[in-house]
Amino acid sequence: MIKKTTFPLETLNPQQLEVVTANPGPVLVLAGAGSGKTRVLTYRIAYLIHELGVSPREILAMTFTNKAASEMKERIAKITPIDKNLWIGTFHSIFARILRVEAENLGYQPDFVIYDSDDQERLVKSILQDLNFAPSQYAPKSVLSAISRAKSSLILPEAFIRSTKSPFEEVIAQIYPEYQNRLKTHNAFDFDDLLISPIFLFEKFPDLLEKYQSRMKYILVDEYQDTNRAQYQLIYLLAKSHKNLFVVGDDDQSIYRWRGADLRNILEFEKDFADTQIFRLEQNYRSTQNILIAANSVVRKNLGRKEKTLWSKKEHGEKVEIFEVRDEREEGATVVEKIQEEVFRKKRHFSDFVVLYRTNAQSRILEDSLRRNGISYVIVGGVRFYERKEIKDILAYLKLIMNPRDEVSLNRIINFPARGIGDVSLQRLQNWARSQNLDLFHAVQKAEEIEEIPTRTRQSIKRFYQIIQTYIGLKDKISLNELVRTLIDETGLLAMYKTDTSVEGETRKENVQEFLNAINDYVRTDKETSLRGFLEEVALIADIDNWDQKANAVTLMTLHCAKGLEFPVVMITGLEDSLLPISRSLDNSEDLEEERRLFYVGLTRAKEKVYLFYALQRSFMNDMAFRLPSRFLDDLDPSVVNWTKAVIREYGKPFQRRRQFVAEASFEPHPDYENISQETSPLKIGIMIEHEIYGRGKVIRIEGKGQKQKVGIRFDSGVEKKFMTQYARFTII
DNA sequence: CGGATTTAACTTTTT
DNA sequence: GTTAAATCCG
Repeated sequence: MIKKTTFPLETLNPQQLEVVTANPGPVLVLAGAGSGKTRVLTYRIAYLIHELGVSPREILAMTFTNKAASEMKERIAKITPIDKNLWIGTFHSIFARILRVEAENLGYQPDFVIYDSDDQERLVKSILQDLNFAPSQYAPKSVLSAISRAKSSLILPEAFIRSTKSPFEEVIAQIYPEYQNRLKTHNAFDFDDLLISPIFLFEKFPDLLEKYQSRMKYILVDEYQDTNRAQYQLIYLLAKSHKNLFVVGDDDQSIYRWRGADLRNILEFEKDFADTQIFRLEQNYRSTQNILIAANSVVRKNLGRKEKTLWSKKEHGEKVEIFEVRDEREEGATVVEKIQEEVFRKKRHFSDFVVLYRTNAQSRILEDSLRRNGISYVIVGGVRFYERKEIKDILAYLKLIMNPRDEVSLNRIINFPARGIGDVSLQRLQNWARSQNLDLFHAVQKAEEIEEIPTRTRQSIKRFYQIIQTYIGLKDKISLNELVRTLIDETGLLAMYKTDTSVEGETRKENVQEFLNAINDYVRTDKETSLRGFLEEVALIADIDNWDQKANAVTLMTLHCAKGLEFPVVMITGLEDSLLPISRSLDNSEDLEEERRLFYVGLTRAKEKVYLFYALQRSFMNDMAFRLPSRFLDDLDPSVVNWTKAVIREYGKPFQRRRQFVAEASFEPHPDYENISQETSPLKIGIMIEHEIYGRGKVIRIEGKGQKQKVGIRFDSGVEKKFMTQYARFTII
């Protein structure tokens, strides 16, 4: 049965070889950053097939991004002929596919839609409204995250209701069950459902569990430290009969606790699976000594971790450079400067660089700097393409056509483009539907019977219904291409974008065009070209999945996004307290440790060189505020760090421009710092002023700072005006 | 009552 | 800088 080795096992180091050739059964691999995690996984799969004679169709490998999955496929293809039956994908896509097949067992129809966070929020909003909660008091976002946390921890509505501890949770306890009800009546799953519904399915139908257990006899999991309880339970159910479970993870790189990732999954693995073989991979092949020393010195400060030491045979390399800059503008300029230096001196390519940040909002100013200096860049993340409004509008039509029970999509588009169905009519329509015990789409169908709605509006609703109904009939008859093209024409969307000549209108048009191209690509490259397949792909795609490192461009992304990647040069920006670590983590030691791990993940992406940046002041939400350097910087081993401080200005004088380059790099003048320092402004909300023209008035609003400060005043005459403080002609009285 | 225009609020990280 | 909500206007 044992065949001769047909793939190069000898390229593995002894520890890796031990892991790859471990006996089947439960295996836990604790793999440090850069220790060859993906390599071990791919070789393990090849080993199973070639040495142990396992059929590829009995192997299931799960990753966190589609990109990681396709990369793994690619790498397996290099060492062994790839087999179509080999099942590699993300947790979400794999179980979405299983749910398509088994939906009816759970009371869903196979044409279910997948709600993204925007859809979820709309659903929560409408529930808040119907249950008479003020959306101002209960932010849909926080309601949603509470529900999501419960779901990913496998706490069902009934259990949640029994365990409420705060008034807020009491409210959630009312919303959560209704949220689940509506998902089901809308024939929709949210992201969490894609993981927990299969658990219910398997618990309810043991024969189905057996079916999938025998289909998935060898299960491999990547990034195991980021699995949540639901994912663990899924893996556990599927693997408990054969116990051929091979997981790879690193507790130091766990950065998704906020999404329900639970380190207990690593710590309790041995308990749930007896005779677990545990391996450690501690040799790093990626980074220089100095980078590793820096990274280790940071993560060592965490208390809740398994002790381990990464080591490397590489040379020491250059030191980690820290730059103190004046503000985010100078940060951008310095990033550009350092990139140009590296390109010039070391003959690097733009694609050698990644610029990392904690929040997506930080990217814009960096983009500006790069663009002005003619450096091409690609940005990963931020507002995802398929989440743009104009794209989501078209998708909502498509989702409704596939699944008319999707009321979130229906509500979104029934009056978009505007067709004379306003809020009031829509509310009446909804009330009528409820009184008749109909779902919204059927109410739309029968809108002519609703007397409370004006005839004109009834006609509009009818026309809307006819459009949707037409395309429901067409969806299996014409190609996806034709369907979408005629749809945006007939609905008036196309005409609307065509006549919009504003700047935003232009980018909308471009995005719609790009969307049409994406459909072309999909129809051309995928074997399955159904509406259903397309919508599913779109729902589960991540921005990183489309990222191509080969392009000659600097990459910009969040620290979270960078997990699993590597670059010759890594630049981490915004290393300031309350940004990294983020302010919300400061009063919670567990959150703070996660922030530190995030920094660690960033550092360990680097092969050769790390640049770190922090600003003395940074504007945030229209507010300029002074900043303290990140406390994590003090954790760095000083022997591997070069720290360059900004020139300290004298009190009352404007900052010296630190480098000529900065002045050239920015088109806009820097704010006048002298003004800011004097501006413990006498203007306060509520004080009275006298204006040269308008007379006496009261300050009712102050926005911004420095030269950009605006002040809102309500005059005794009753009129309200807004002025730029610096130009306004009034005196305080 | 619906549409258009103005105003306000919002930014942690993502499948 | 973006988008939903509030307000105004026909």
